[in-house]
Amino acid sequence: MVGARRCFARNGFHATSMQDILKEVGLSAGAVYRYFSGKEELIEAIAEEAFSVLHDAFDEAARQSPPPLPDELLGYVLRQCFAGTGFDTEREFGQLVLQVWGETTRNEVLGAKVHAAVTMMRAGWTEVVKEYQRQGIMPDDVEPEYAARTLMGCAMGFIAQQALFGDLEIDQLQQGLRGVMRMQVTGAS
Amino acid sequence: MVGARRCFARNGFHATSMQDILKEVGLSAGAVYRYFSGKEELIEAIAEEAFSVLHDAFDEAARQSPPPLPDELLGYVLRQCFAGTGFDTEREFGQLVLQVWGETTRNEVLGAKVHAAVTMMRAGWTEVVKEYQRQGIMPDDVEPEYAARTLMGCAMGFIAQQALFGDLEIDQLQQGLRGVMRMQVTGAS
DNA sequence: TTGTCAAGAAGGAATGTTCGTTTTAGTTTG
DNA sequence: CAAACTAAAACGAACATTCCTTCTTGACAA
Repeated sequence: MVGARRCFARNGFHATSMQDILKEVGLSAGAVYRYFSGKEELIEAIAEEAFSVLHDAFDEAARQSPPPLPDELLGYVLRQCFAGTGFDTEREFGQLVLQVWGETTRNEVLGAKVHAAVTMMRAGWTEVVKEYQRQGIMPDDVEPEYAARTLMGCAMGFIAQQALFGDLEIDQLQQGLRGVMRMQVTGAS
Repeated sequence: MVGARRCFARNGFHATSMQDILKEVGLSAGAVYRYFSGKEELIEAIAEEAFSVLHDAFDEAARQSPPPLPDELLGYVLRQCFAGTGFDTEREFGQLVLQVWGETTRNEVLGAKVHAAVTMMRAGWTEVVKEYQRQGIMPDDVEPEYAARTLMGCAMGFIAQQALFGDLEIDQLQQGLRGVMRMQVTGAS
């Protein structure tokens, strides 16, 4: 399973052959097909595992009370993701997530699950933003859901950058985000 | 070419067969192979086209003087991307970009190009942040490159969300980002 | 202790299919 | 006439999957 993950992260779901995986995990075809009915099932299993790491991290972060400021919140999410479950590197996790997002277009079953999960995640983060507003930290004229999507997008963008380069530290995102949060803009732009 | 793009966006590079493309574009094998030596070349051509839309948008946005505030900057980038070159929908563009990012791991040639391009883009955006600091809009104790990466990540995250759901408006990101920019935080968190 | 046996696990060659690509000969189009 | 294209067949390679064999294990009886 961990070997299949490595293969998929490296080469993508559909450019990875079963033989690639068999070689990586050092098993024969018969052994693998005892546990998975086929490649599609293996893909779904690994995609759902990776996505649930994402899901749990976002959900758990939003449940903190009182909610930490955005920089802490994103730092928490990302650290949780990468600490998740035994990925070799942070980059590998990002690469796999990228594959999962791509697969979402193709696989309707996976797509429905991701859609439902993200809707839930978004609701949690929207509540966080509302709490910011209650505390007077975030201006009231901002639609909470939009701010929530923006913050989630920020985290997603970090994961994408991590996948592409692997040379990005969470502290750097936090510092950058703090900079944006503390900008001296009065009205809007 | 536009047909191949549609196929790749829908099913990914490697789950799309040549036959799929031939059917979509209504050409025979002989016609396509007159212009592309093979599938790999077709993939690279379309990947580079999609990525160059991204690249041009980011670069052009950073060259504006004086630089607009982040919300305007990101709005400009994303509108430029989606207006780019004849994609059917904004979502289709996002899906293709996701595929390109995923392919970057696999294809070293493409990976090197993307890496070089992003390094350039990052430099331009870092200059924008330095200009913010010169104008006293952005606090000085923030490493400009980190803030640049954060903003770029925010745009990348929007594209990813667009690919996954297609139900996101650029104005919403802008409003959300404005909210983050105007948060009432004094020190840090 | 030793031998037996059943069942689960893994091996690995074989299978049929699909894929990317090439080739051929004929057809349209400017 | 020439360039571009079609249609269809054919190719080997690569692929996912199957099927039968072999190995391992643990319970149990002699």
